[in-house]
Amino acid sequence: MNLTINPRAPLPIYAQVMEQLRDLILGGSLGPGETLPSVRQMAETLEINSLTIQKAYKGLEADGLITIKKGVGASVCKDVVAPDQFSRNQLIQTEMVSLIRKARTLGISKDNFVKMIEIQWGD
Amino acid sequence: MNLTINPRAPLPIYAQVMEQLRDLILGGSLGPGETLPSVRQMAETLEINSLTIQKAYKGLEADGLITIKKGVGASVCKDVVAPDQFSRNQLIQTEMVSLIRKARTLGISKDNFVKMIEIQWGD
DNA sequence: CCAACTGTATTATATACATAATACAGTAAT
DNA sequence: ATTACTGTATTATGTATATAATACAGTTGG
Repeated sequence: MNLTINPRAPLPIYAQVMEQLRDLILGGSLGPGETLPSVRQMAETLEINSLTIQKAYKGLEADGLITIKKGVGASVCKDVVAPDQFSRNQLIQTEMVSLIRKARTLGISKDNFVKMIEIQWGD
Repeated sequence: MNLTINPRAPLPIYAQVMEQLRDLILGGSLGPGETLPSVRQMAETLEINSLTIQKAYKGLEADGLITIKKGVGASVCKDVVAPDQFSRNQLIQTEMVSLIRKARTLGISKDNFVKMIEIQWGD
């Protein structure tokens, strides 16, 4: 699973969990029907409270990405479909615009910016 | 000045103000000695509480970017120096790495990603 | 059945953030 | 000095987040 949590980030922990699980599902790394770790197990792994995980799972359920059954656990909805390229692009557009705005404010050139991307992307 | 505040963003309002002012200063848009709007005036413009602005100003003062004088106001420190390209790049690297990680998780290709950058950058 | 796992509810505590209404303190121009 | 602007302090309220300790409820395999 390999989630990365930063308790001191501005984004609440439950939202960090939600975002990363959502991206894994929409990116296809977590396929339809795959089961998620139990709230207690996930909480122990990430060293956070189980209620925080539950809040994240509830949010994903409300978004229609996973189903939760008492006594059973949580799993990726069987009817989730991998979004097309356009929809995937939409999911990062807001953050990308924000980052570009910041770069321009700092006086970073487009060429320099793209070069940084190439390097950081690796491969 | 033209700051953009989103009260419902995960980043606290005072931190949003801090970040944008800092980028304007380090990017050279706010030069050494330039005065900032008073806390009350800035608060009215952005439609937020003046104590929130004060918290942002205090933070910038602690970072050595501005000086505050009671009865006078706040202004950009006269000894701030525009950072070189390397240091400016550092200021966006964390966010860039985070965005790239998200894009890869979503299955977005590097070429597609760079094309989005080119389009969003404009000009 | 029952033991061991699931999710869930309850109650309480602590912290960070933002707001409101006042009041106080320092500076500068008239 | 008075006026009008600065920053600052105080006290209070409300909301969101995260944690803790328990207890309850549903499912499944032995």
